[in-house]
Amino acid sequence: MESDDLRKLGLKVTLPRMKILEILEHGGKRHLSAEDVYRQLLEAGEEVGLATVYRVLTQFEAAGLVRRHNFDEGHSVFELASEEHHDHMVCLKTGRVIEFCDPEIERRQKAIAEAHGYRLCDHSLILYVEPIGEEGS
Amino acid sequence: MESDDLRKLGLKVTLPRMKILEILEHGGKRHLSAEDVYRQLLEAGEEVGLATVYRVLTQFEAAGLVRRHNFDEGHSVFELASEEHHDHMVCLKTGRVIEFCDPEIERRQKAIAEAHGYRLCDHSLILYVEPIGEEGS
DNA sequence: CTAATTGCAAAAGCTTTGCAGCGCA
DNA sequence: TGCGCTGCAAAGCTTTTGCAATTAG
Repeated sequence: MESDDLRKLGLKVTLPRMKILEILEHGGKRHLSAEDVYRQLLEAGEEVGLATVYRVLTQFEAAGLVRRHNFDEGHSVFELASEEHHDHMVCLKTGRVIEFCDPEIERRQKAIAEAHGYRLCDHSLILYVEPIGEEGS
Repeated sequence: MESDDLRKLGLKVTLPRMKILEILEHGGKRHLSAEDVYRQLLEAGEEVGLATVYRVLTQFEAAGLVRRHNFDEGHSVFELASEEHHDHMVCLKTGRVIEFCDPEIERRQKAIAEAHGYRLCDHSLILYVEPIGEEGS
């Protein structure tokens, strides 16, 4: 039951939070902008303000329930934080997002940070790709 | 002479463009926000509008003279496009930016894109790090 | 001379915030 | 009941755009 998820985070179980969590889980896409979530709420007939969507998503992010990404689109996209870490591949033609994880890359990243005297806290890796066969500009 | 760089790009050699190019080359930091560039222009006593800074940087980017990055800071940073490709490591404590390039990671990225039926057009890899010894929150 | 470029101010996104009222615990 | 949460509207930021004046070639 999702309401437990919220309680465990110290957040009151409110209708907006439940609905937003639902949309993140079963909203059709794994990667949603705040607008996307807001639109789905409206379509579902829910009276939730866009400001609340941002506030809730930000709280979820702070709680580790959600990850925020900045693909080069001018706005953030949010996804439910899954158990396993992964990176993203974005198709420049279709906008399709593919997730992947490469242990070798992960290992190298850690090694590189340490080689420079730092500890790796987080990272962002996004591949911008095109279907094979099409030529760029 | 830098004015040749501009001419080669098909851009008129104007004072704002020359000054901005100069700042990108000798501005103290390799990675500058539009505001950073604008502030340096003001400090140098130049009468250049912020809108012009954005327009010029965007033109330079389109021309391949400059690269735009989106570190998680809420604004873009620009750097002169150097010959060799490289990625970035950002220190969360100090904001320091370190450049690096790892052939193994580059190779894996290309292979991953192709394994999914795509051609790698571009990528963004940013490591967020902390000096060793300090604990995160 | 003429098209490109610039400055200013206004507008356009996306996101955050102030505040009064509502609702969960 | 009380504090947290929400909605609305307004404000904040970065970035873009319209337009008349200016300038490079």
